[in-house]
Amino acid sequence: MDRFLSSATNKIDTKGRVSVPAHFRSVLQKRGFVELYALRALDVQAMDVGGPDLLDRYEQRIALEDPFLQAADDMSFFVHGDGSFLKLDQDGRITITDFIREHTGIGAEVAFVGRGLFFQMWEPERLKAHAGAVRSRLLKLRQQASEARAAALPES
Amino acid sequence: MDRFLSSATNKIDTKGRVSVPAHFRSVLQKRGFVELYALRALDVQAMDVGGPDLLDRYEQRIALEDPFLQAADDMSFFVHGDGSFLKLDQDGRITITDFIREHTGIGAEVAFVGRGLFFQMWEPERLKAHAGAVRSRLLKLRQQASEARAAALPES
DNA sequence: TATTGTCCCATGCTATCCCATGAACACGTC
DNA sequence: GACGTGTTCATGGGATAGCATGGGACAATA
Repeated sequence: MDRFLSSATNKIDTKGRVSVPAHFRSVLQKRGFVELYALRALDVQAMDVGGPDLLDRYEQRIALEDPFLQAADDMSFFVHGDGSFLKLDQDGRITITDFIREHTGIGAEVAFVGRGLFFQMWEPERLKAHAGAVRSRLLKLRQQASEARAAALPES
Repeated sequence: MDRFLSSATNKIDTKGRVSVPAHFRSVLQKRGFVELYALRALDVQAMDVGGPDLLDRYEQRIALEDPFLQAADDMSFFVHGDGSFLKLDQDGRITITDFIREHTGIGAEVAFVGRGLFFQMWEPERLKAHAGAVRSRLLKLRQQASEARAAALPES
């Protein structure tokens, strides 16, 4: 399978290195990514990590904004300014830079989360909080959908 | 028969492995699945397990959303971050990872429940509690229906 | 000279392969 | 009907390969 799936939490060692989960590495290889880009996620405290296509995706997003408005400029500044390359060493580890720590709050451990075409790196506790919020939003969505269907029916 | 039907509880061995019920395995084989896709269910503490087609269905659903809105992001976070592939070993067993234990509370045994096109894995006690809740909900529904019918009739 | 980043190797844990055991069950023969 | 035989299946365990992690050595940098 060639999608980033599942999640795992790995430790950062004394030198600031952390192993990228083996499954993610095999996806990277399968997709032919040599260079890894780490970008700040726009609305959460996490890093989005992926290949060159991730940059394209971000640029598409930014292009949606009116180029005369400040938002587009801010986004570009935010994303490109604090983006970075990550190099995998021979053992499949990356070094967590201060850039990454600042934006994510990552300290001793990194939580990796598959997102299909890319993956994310989180501070584990923040990930847990975010996951809870996502679940409650999705549950609400589901309830709204079933209520809408019930209302559409002539009668219960 | 190519549907997941009935339920069974199997033991997890000292290495964290558990046999997938033979009947389920034959369904999987009939459908040509080598890998399993397991998702931490949204509203219950169980894993929904099916073939990779389950993931495909979710991804098609996500594709309907505007990729830059929160809904799409939430859905992807859930489907990819809370999903994982499981491999059947040669003896038809899977290993219960912490990823699964965390969400389900599974400890020493796994209760498998057929759900037609997919099946679920539960912690046995929780399954029992859930089954009880489902039954009483259904009973209430039925009572309400018959009361409504009685009220609609002119009366005896 | 200190520091930082690679490379390389060691270690222990975990997942996987392969084989063994024993229980439940079906089938056929006496 | 009773008994043996074979099959299927859940379960256990030894051996091994893969993986996360720790640390030494060395080069590049400042």
